Amino acid sequence: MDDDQLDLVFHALASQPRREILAAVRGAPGCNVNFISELFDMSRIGVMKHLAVLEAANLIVSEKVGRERQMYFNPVPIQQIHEMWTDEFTRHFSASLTKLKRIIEQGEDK
Amino acid sequence: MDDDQLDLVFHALASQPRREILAAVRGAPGCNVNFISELFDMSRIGVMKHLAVLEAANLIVSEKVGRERQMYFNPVPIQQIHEMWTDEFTRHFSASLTKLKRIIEQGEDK
DNA sequence: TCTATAAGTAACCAAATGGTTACACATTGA
DNA sequence: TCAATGTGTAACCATTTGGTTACTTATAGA
Repeated sequence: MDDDQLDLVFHALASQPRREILAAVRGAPGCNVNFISELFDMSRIGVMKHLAVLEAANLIVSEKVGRERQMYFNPVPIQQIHEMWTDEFTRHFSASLTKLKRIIEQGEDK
Repeated sequence: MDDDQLDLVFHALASQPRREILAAVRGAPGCNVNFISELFDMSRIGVMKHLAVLEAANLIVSEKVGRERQMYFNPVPIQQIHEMWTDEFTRHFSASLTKLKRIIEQGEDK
């Protein structure tokens, strides 16, 4: 996941309405734009703009079926960030262990 | 972590320069504003604005020591989101298991 | 004490964001 | 075929964002 994609994903998640829209899509796989917009106190176009942000971030994927746009939650970006952070915490923990060993060894040298 | 805080954290992370500034602070605990701003091709005030965003999101904490502002990385918000996502993946996995059990039981009923 | 250094504040400005309404186009189903 | 339904585009606008320069205040050290 490159930096541009990270920008898009974090930005998409940086708005409560958008997180709620994402949750709604996740809870109703294959739902359409109207279904989602009825859940929110916002114009349909407003909702569509949020959906566009989520889709640009690859957090949802959609498919035109006739006159409907069916939308699906895509778990991958969040999972990738989660793994990235998991790796980072692990690495940081290892670095702390290495530091601790060094301190202990210095203690034994004296 | 409430929704306002989530907004702040994700927004703070939604900019490559800001992620790089955060990494720089993390790599140099106790560093000052000038140290950070020398690392970037941006005015000091520009960097300060980014630092303010990171601090509002609680991703860094700082402390005025004389004329210096010493800054530290705060790992907590990212860890909290990481846990939140871990919980969610686990719950989702459990829900999938429950669903799978139900399908199997229906298969046995027939 | 005075100069250098570190940070803070204010103002400015272009671009981006996040909403709105109005209108248009495409598909569905009676 | 035509009305209903679903979506898309365009335009608008207020606010926010992300940078800049100019100036000020506070602290450190010679």
